Amino acid sequence: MAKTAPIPGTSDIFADEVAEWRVLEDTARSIFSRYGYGELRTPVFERTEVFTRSLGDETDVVQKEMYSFEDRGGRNLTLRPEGTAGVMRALVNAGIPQGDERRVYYQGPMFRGERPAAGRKRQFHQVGVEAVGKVAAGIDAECIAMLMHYMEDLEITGCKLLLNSRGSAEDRAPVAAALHDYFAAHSDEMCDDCQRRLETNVSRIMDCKTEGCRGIIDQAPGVLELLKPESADYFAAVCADLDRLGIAYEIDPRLVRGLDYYVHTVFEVVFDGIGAQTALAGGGRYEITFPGQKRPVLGVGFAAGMERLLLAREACKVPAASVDQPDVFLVSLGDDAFDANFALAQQLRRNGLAVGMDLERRGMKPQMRAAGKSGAPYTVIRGEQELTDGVAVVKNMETGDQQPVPVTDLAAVLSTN
RNA sequence: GUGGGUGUAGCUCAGUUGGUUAGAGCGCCUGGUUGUGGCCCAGGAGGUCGCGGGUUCAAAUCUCGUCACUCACCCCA
Repeated sequence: MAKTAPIPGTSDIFADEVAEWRVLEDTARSIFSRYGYGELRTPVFERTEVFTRSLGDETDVVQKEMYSFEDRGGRNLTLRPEGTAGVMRALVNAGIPQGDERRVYYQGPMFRGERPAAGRKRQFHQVGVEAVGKVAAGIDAECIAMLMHYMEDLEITGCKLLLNSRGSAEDRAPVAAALHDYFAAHSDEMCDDCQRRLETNVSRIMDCKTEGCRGIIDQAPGVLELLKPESADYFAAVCADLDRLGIAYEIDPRLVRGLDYYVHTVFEVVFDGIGAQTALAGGGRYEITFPGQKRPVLGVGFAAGMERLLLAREACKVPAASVDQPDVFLVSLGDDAFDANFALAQQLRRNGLAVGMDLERRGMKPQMRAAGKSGAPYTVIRGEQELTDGVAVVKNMETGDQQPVPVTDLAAVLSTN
C-alpha cells in the first residue's frame, strides 16, 4: 500500500472530488470572464531565474521551497512555486503594446517543498488572475471586488478581507529602516524568532504571535504612517474605491506578504476553520523587472489556494456537488437480450445519453442492484419477449412505473425525460 | 528541517493484564424457485495486524529502528 501511495504532499483526486474542483474552475471562468479576464495556460516549469528574480532571492519560497533541477541541456529549471512570475514572463514574451493592458486568469498545480499540513500540500493548486501593463488605479479595487464576488459565489461565508499598503518601491528602504530601528531598540524583549527576523526580514516580525512580542508590535510605528504622501494618497484612493463598490475590508497594518515583488496595495482573504492555515487567497499590486527589460512590468492580481477553498466550502457546509450519473441503465434477460443491449448502449451514447450496463452477464437481480446503485433515473429492461415485440420496458426508478416503448423511440423518449 | 499523534479487511474502527482459529459495522459477492433495485433474512469472499530487527515458551499487544499518513512550528495559497 505504501508503495502505491502518491508522493508525500501530493494526492490523487477521484471523480467525486473532481466534481468539487469543477465548481471552483467553472465559477472562476464564469466570474472572471465578466471582468474581462481570459484564461492563460503557461508551462508548469520555467527557468529558475524567472522565479528567483521576481519573487526575491531572500524570500522563503526561493530559499528553501523550490523544486529545482537541471535538465539534459544543463538548464536550471524549477517547478513553478506560484503563478504570477510565469504569467508575467509569458505576457512580456508575447509583447504588450505601450499603454495597453492584458487581463488573464490561470489555474493549475504549483509546487513547494514544504512540510504538508492541513490546507498545505507540496503539489497544490491555485486559481489566480493578473491584470498587466497599464494597470489603472481603479484596478486594485476592481480586482479585489472580483475576488470577493468569487468567494460569494462559492458560498464561502465568514471570510474576511484584510488590506494594507507596502508603499512604492521608494518607500521600501525607509520603511524597513524605520521598523528595524524600532525593533532593534526592543530586541532584548523579543522572541528568538523575531531576533532572527530582525536581520532577515523585518516586516515578518509584524506577524509574530508570541505574547511578549505582541505588545512591542502594537506600539510599533504603523507602516501607513511611514509612507510618502503620494503612497498614502494612493492607498486612500483604493479604500475609497472599495467603499464605492460596497466591499467590506479591514485595514491590517500587520499584513505582510511573502514575496518581494509587491508594491502599494496588498490584501488577503482569511478564514478560520481550515487548520492552522488562514489565508484563502492573497494578492496585490506588483512590479517585476525581467532581464533585458528596461522598465519593470506592472500588474495587479491575486491567487487563491484551491485546496483551501475546498476546505472552506466544507467548513461552510456547502452541499457537495453531485457526481455524474448515467441517464439510463440497461438490464438484459438472456444472452440474446444482452447482445442486443450491448449494441443499444453504444447507439444511445451516440445519441448523447449516458448509459450504464452490467457487462458480467449476471442474473436480473444483480443487474437491478447495479442499476439502482448507479443512480440512473431510468432502467431499460429487455428479455426475449421484448426482443420479438421490438420494444423495451422503460422503468422509472423513483416511482417504479414501467412502460413498454418501441426500441426505435427509445433515444427520443429518454432524452426528453 | 523540528516536534506530537496514528498505522489491524476496500472504508470507519474494536482487540481486555502479551496466550494459540484476529473481530464488528458499512461495502462487495451468492442465495431467499420462473423476468425487477432500495428494506429485511441467510450464507460467503476478503487481513504479510505498515515494514525490519529485538525481548519471550508465546507479540496486533512490550522494545528499538524505519517508512507512511496526519497535526502543529516555520512560512505561505
